[in-house]
Amino acid sequence: MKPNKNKIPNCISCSITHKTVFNHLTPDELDQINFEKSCNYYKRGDIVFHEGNRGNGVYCVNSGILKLYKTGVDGKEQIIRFAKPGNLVGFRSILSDECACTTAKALEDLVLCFIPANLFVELVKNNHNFSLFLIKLSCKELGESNKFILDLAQKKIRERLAEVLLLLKENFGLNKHGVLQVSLTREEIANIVGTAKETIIRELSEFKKEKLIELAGRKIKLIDIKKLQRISNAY
Amino acid sequence: MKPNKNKIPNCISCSITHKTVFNHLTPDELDQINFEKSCNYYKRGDIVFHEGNRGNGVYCVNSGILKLYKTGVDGKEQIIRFAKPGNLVGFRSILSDECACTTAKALEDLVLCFIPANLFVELVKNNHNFSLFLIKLSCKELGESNKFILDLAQKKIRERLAEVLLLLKENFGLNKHGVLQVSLTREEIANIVGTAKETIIRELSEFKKEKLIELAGRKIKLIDIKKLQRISNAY
DNA sequence: CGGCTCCTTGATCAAGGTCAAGACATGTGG
DNA sequence: CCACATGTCTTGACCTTGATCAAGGAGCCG
Repeated sequence: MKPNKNKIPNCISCSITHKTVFNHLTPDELDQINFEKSCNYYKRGDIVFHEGNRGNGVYCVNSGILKLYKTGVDGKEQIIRFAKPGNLVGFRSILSDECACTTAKALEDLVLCFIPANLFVELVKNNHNFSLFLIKLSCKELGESNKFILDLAQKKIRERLAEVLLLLKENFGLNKHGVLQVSLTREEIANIVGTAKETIIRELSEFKKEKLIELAGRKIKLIDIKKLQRISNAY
Repeated sequence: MKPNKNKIPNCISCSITHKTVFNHLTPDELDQINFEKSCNYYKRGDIVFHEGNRGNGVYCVNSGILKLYKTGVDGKEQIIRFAKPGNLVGFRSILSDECACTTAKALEDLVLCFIPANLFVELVKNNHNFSLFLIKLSCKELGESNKFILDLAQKKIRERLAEVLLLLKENFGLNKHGVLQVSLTREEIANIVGTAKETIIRELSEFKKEKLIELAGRKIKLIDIKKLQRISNAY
């Protein structure tokens, strides 16, 4: 389903189908974005922006999945979150007036809409509902990050992996066979959980042995969700 | 320096001496806060609010230090951040419309001003500068939390401890002898770094042996900051 | 003084990181 | 079609890090 490059998605229909933040704009403001935005196509592996660089706008995911990660001293990635259609990316650094603290890379082929910083900031300044919603959004993300700090500091890898599998389910859903609707390498899973890929491989096959999941290449089928929840210790 | 309970601090002078978020309010709005706020005294160890509870307002630290932590399944604390005079606490849950995700406990004797949720939300809704500043604040905290996720996932305890010592220095400063201006138990330091108290004790005495710090009870004197920075691998 | 809490140290052990080697799948060009 | 290269996955062996348990010491307070 390669998107047609010539067909720029319309923010109005997109904000309805995907429930974007732009739901909170007036029709006039949406028109303005529609007019000023640009729209780009990225292939799997392309980098959208790089940590440490000053962003000059925000991105709204139209199709595909974006991976946001930080890079450690030895070059190892730590995945912070994913963005899927309708999600806004890059606003943190724009609004806090800092450099991007994560790198954004296309996990799949991707269509992104780009909204220049000055327009975005203008909208935030002028539209209360919009800025309130953004506060809500960043406060929510903050809550999630803080939760993950606790997990990393105190939980074992087995628990964290169970939690990550369930999180991926929440985020991307299962297909009719119960298979996670996202394709990650073992190394990427390791970079979410915060461990080595070998450890993930071992733990996954342990889960498989315990009949909690089934594995077929990158396809992960969740069998016993209840038990995964119990293992994850997340409430 | 036990504060006089009868003397309620004035927001105007407080926002000047401490640079609180209320700097961004109009004089009228500040008056309103001054009028509606209440002010309370807490002893070391008192709990201000508990994670999981729905907050009914925000707190502004007037004097003393507040410790914000999350509690793990086995009851172990993970310290998320500290709040010192001028800092605002409890706004995350109010603005994201969630329950408090941390517990707030007095690290020292404390004076807090309490602003009811409805007044606070009203101000956020009506005053652009104020809401913009709050977005900035939460985005900044989000950046810090994400950075700490990377640290926890990838750094060794030695590196994290060095980083935490430097962070405490940034946050609370050194006295004229180079001693950190905050008194934490070994266990509390462990609960920031995300490890066991015994490990912190060993690592601190290792630092001491290497002449990076000096120890006298809870007083920690930073000797070789350059080297601590190098160890911390934080840039 | 006894009873706190906190600090320190040693011994032990398990979790998980690292290294190495091979398997498997995929795509490429000759 | 094969030979080869590349990237991912898997497994085994080994060793480091840091958690845990246990015991004793130091300081403080009623």
